Amino acid sequence: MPTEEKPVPTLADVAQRANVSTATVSRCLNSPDRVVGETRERVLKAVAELGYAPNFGARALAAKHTNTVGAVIPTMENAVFARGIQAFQEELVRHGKTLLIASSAFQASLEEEQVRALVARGADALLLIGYDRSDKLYDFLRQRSVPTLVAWSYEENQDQPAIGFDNENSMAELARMVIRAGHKNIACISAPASSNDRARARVVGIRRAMREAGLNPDDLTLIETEYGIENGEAAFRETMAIAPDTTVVMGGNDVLAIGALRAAKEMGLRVPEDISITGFDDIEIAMLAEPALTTVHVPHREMGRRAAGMLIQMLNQSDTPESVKLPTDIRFRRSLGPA
Amino acid sequence: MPTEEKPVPTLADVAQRANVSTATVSRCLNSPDRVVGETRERVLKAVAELGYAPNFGARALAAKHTNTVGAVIPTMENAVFARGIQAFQEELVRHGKTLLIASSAFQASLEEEQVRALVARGADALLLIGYDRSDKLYDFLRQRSVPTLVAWSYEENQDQPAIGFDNENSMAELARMVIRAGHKNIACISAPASSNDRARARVVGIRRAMREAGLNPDDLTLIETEYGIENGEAAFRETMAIAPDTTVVMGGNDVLAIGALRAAKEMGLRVPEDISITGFDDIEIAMLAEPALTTVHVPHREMGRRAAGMLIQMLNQSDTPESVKLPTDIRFRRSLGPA
DNA sequence: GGTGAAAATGTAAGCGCTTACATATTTTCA
DNA sequence: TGAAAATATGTAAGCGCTTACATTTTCACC
Repeated sequence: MPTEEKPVPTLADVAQRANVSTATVSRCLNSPDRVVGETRERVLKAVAELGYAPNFGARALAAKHTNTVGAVIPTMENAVFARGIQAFQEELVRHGKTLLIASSAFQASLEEEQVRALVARGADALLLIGYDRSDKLYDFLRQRSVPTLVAWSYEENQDQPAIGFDNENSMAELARMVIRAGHKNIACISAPASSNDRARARVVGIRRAMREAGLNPDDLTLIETEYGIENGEAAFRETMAIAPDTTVVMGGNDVLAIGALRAAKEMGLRVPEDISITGFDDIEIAMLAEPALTTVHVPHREMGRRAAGMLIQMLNQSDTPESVKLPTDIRFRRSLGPA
Repeated sequence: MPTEEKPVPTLADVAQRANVSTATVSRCLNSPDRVVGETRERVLKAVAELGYAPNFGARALAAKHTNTVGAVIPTMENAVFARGIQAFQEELVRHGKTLLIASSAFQASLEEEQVRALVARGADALLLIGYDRSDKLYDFLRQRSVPTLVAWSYEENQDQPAIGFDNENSMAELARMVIRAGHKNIACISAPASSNDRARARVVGIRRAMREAGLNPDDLTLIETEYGIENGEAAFRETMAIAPDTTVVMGGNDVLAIGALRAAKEMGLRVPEDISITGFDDIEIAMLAEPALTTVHVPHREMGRRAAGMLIQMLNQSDTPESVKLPTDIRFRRSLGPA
């Protein structure tokens, strides 16, 4: 709660100084073309001389919107989100909006809390990650009529507008490639699937590819663990303990895969000669790893940028845009070899 | 601008339903102990039944603060900032504040614009990176009495409160170690120094260590380039073209160093046998690189967390806290070898 | 039971802006 | 040249909340 030093000038001060009404000043600021050149200059001059800047609360109260967009993401420490959100924010400022941000640490209850907090803080619209959340929360958003866009996920037949990619198919595609390379004993290290539709879909994708290839999907060795390189390492060790015959470990994301890669090396396993490893996301470390990681490339920046555009459209036209499915592609690198 | 479906309930609606005055409802929400148990329950019941949530603009207007803190960082794609800001945000929510975020892409003019935008959006306080900015902007902040904290930098004799580390000394320390390893032909790939006091200080640190060791600081081969692995690669090639005798390349940050590392490998140079490389920041890829990168470890998370605490203190007590200098330490890894 | 202080609640005045509507001014065109 | 139309500006009513101050209720104590 800042303590005022000098009285901050108000609209009325500007009006008085420029010898016009407050309405004219307001118009000068919000729709300059509605006031004639000479007057406008006089007002703008007064604004500059006084160092006037509109009071946010007053403006929000009167105009019923804040020009602020909120986003709740699991964590910015995940490069995937950092990158997408960065692009999202850049596009937002281009349209005069600012970004209010909160993180859920992958916890549904925290996410709900944050969503409510952002709405209470006047977010005009919201970007949320994935579809998974309670109907109650969706109802709340609808009741407060806050346009909401789901990102990072795309599924047919969902009624939430979304921008994302097809996690299941992308992973199935990669799994097909893995199977084609001769692998039969497949393991997957996944992020916790509960309240994470992306993680879930990726596992489903692997299983589908297995079934298609005549393998038993139930034979998939599945370990769930939280995001983090160390967790990937531990999960890899566990995998090899449970299923020593494993010839390929598919990471649910690059970070987990990199962890697996490290653990493999520490255990004296050669990649890909002794064991293959794949990731998902194609963040920077995927290419930097030794050997470089075969992974699914996802256009995070583009998604962020376009998400901003869609949200702004929802705000302006207040119509629901078509969901968009962004293409992904597989980056084949050294970490995947023949069985 | 959301279009209302049903009229959103207001304080007055709650008051009427609970049969109390609006003042009482307001007190129930903001200082519950000022209203007696029975009344409070009645009010809270009405709040729940109506699904009432306070209007942000009205509250901000009347209370003269928004419980919102702003941060302007260069980019979230830099893991260093992503990590610090994540911790910053987490600590903020613990205190009931939300984070408004903007990015400057390392451009002073853009930063200024964003600072003004955040203030206009009602940020009660601001987190800014480094000291470098115009007096005009500092004046603006002072005039609007927005508490401002500088992060990622710490320098003696600055009057801005800050939390950060001593970039110059940390880098000097690393340079001493480099020199002790026998290196005399030193190159540095730095981020652009203009309007980046951290980059500048790091270079100064190297030069100081050189002087201390009887080397001519002017012999330092210095290349400036923007943040990015590719840029680090290009800069490394340039370095080796300009100064083929170079035995160690000190990166101004890990990302640039990793780029150098890649370029070295591509050029068939062995690290550290043919050339040594060091970084700064100790982000994840530093340890993952092959060979692992010798670098300066910086407690980004702690900085973010404590920055939030300091800002909140400034908001509450409206006193200026002592600046804090966080310790850094050197992580010696394989990328640095004898000359 | 009466008293005064403390506690609980109510009254109502803004906070600084936007905007519908009213009014004044300029432009257009027969 | 004058009336209608278009354009520019002014007036003033809120927007929904907080809070200083006023009023009422409670309660400890004699």
